[in-house]
Amino acid sequence: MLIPRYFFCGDFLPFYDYFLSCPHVRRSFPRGSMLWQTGEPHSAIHYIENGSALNFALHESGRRKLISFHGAGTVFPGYHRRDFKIERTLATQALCDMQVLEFTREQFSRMFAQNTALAEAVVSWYAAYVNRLLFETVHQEYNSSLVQLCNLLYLLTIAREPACPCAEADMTQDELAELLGISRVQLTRALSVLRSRGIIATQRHRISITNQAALAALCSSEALGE
Amino acid sequence: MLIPRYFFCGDFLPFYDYFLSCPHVRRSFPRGSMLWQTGEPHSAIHYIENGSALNFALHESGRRKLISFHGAGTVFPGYHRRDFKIERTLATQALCDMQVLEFTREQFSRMFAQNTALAEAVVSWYAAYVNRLLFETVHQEYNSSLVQLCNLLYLLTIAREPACPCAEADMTQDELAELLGISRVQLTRALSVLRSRGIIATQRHRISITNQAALAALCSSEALGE
DNA sequence: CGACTCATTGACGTAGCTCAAGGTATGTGG
DNA sequence: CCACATACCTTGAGCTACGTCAATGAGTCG
Repeated sequence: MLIPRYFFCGDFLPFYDYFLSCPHVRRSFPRGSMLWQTGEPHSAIHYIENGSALNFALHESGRRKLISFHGAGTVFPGYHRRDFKIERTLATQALCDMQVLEFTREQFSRMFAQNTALAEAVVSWYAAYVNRLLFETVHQEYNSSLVQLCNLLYLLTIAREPACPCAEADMTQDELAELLGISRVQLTRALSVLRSRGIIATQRHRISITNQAALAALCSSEALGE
Repeated sequence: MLIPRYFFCGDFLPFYDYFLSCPHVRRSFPRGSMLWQTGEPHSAIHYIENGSALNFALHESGRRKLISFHGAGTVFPGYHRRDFKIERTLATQALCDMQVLEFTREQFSRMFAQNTALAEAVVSWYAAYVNRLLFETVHQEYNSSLVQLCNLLYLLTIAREPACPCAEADMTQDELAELLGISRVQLTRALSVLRSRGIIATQRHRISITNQAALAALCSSEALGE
């Protein structure tokens, strides 16, 4: 049974050759640059050849909410043909140098119509994305920040797909807090609880799990595989 | 520009005749019965001919989270072919007597492959569903319960698609609270603030908006159309 | 070495939760 | 048509998790 993913990669790997055979533009984005700017409607669709990107939203209060990571072999943003207001608050930023194949909506639409397997893959991708969002909306919302953190650490490290890079939690505590939607201070407090119990070790830019079983024991069931 | 929807209906109306021409089973569900039980993987896909259903999740803490409503002319749940653990916590219940066309995943898969316009509609539906979830995850989460309530009332009443039934907010305050993920008590307090400002009137099972402009003024920008 | 970013901890305020008591519609059986 | 039960709604009191503000420490880089 599938559990939520924060890091998407490889979903569209089987279509790489097909993508190359279709009209596209190859582009590269240096680390830190924006693939998709806040305020813009989404129009370009990218197949990521290598590198990875961060997708986040800006709330009018000024807070930043991290949503998902997208790495090699996947497509982002998901193909569709509508114009949602919320998408104007979204942005995608390269976490390292990236190489992508860029398609317009129209180009992607043609591929979608032509290649049924690709259409199925788009739907599968959406289902996984919905699942990640449902996890937060119907599940994490009711958990304490400590349990939220445990679930996140579990999903990002122990349960992560082996193909995905983004080892352990090699992000700043700011980023972890923005991913959970809690304050940096509250995150530090939860981390120090886990540290005092010998479950994790914290270094700068990195959290290592030292006791997987104890971490899993603190997670809520929806985060655990079985 | 599209704003979030809690009530889905009519998305698949153009495919009604097509659906009828494909293998299916016609079923009816009496009010209160379950189209999809908690604990079950989702397998049956329903095109709703008439009536409407409520989709919700049960958290292990015992709390119930309402997610969305699905009425005539739409398909629920969204077609896909994976098995997500979270879906075991979801359930769908008939809000009134319903008549549906039921498809298996395999049957829907064949239609999906055969009918490109249908595949596009599935993707459009997913995009709208993602948008509703993003609204909550990246937006409502940072609002106070009062603003959350204003946004919800606005989206359910003023901004609702004319085609959709589910007029004003004709639900119990329990249900509104479960939709927002706040406590019933907190909801009552927010309602009494709005009542004291002459923005709404509360009756049993129903909330009527008496001052639309004042309500809109309290909403955050993402909930408003323009 | 200074300047930065990142991490930690304490003090304090507050939004929203739980618990609890009561009030008011709606429905049902006698 | 009344008595009673059962939703549903309202309000108060107290608690707590988490947010903000602020000060300090600890790696990292030019």
